Amino acid sequence: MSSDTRWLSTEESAAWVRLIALTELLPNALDAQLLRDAGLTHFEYGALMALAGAPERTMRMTELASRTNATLPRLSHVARRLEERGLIERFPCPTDRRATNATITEAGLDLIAHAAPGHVDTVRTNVLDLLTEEQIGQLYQIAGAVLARLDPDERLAATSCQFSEGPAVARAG
Amino acid sequence: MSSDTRWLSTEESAAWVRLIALTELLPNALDAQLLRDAGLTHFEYGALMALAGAPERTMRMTELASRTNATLPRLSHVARRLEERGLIERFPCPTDRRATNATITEAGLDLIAHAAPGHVDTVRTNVLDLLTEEQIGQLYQIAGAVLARLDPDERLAATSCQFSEGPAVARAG
DNA sequence: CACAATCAGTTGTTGCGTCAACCAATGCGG
DNA sequence: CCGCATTGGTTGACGCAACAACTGATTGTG
Repeated sequence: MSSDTRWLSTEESAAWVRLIALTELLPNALDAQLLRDAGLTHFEYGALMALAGAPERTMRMTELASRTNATLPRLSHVARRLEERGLIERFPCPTDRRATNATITEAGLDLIAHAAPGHVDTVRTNVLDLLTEEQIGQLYQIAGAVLARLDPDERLAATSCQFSEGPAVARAG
Repeated sequence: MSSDTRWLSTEESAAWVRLIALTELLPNALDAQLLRDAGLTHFEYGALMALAGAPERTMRMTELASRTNATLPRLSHVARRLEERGLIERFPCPTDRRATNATITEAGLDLIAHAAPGHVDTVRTNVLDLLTEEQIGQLYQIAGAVLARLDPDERLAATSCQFSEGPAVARAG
């Protein structure tokens, strides 16, 4: 029963409360927009984007799960739903018959190409355009410090959803 | 099909990817620790803390829902479970017979008093202690700017979970 | 005072994520 | 070449959140 807990200072508490509020509200806002405009959850969108940016537009289930911070069962369920909608296809990996490869279909590419502008707009109006250039850099540093502990292997740091050059779609057709 | 979408710059994309990773991983980490050590989700913990800090340790369901960013149905389900565990009690409001008041019980106070140190420790080791004092201030500002849009009424800004002076528990019994 | 509209809260249904169990394939030690 | 642990992936069951529908109380309006 060590009573040596370091309680939070006023400043710490205030920042923490806001961070928690952010983590509650932001995912909701992203899901709401994507679901309304494209029928996709933010997670599904991220998975499709990851596939779209992969070589051959194909990725092993395990790697995709790692990149999207999903458990394998979760990804399996999601992949089944996406496959039923014709947005991805799954087929056994030729070199390792345990493994499964997932590929985004043309319909999937079309969908995210159609969804990307609205999503980027949501990202801008809800977050990025509300911050100064300096604050965006600070956010990068702060989130990086925290992720060094929460995600030491930088699994999520890699692809996730790249917007820099557009949806990475359109070409490669 | 307006092609005037402003795609994200390299810096914006990097910061965004990290923010998303944070919103994915942090709630999970908080839930995991609280669930393991106290059998509470982070949401349940927040709700109990809100009640503990309220006058008379009592709050209207609607207000509690607003403070915790819950829909009323969600809070109703959670409250039923917490009541079954003896952590809160519900009784009709005497002045408005539509309304229901929720009160945290002694058992509930004991539980959060027991859970608070571990939770605060998690908050410190996973976030606050990884940041400089300056960065904590920056985080406060950044989150504030975003919340001004996501939570314009500052519903969550208020109580949520106060740690500044300890769990606000312990006495008033 | 009657009646409509609104508010507070609960309940049932659906969908998604987690966990545990399971099957198939690989690789490794003998 | 035969066990046997490990890896890759799927499936089913359970828990929680969102949504819709519903009850009961209150307010507003004529």
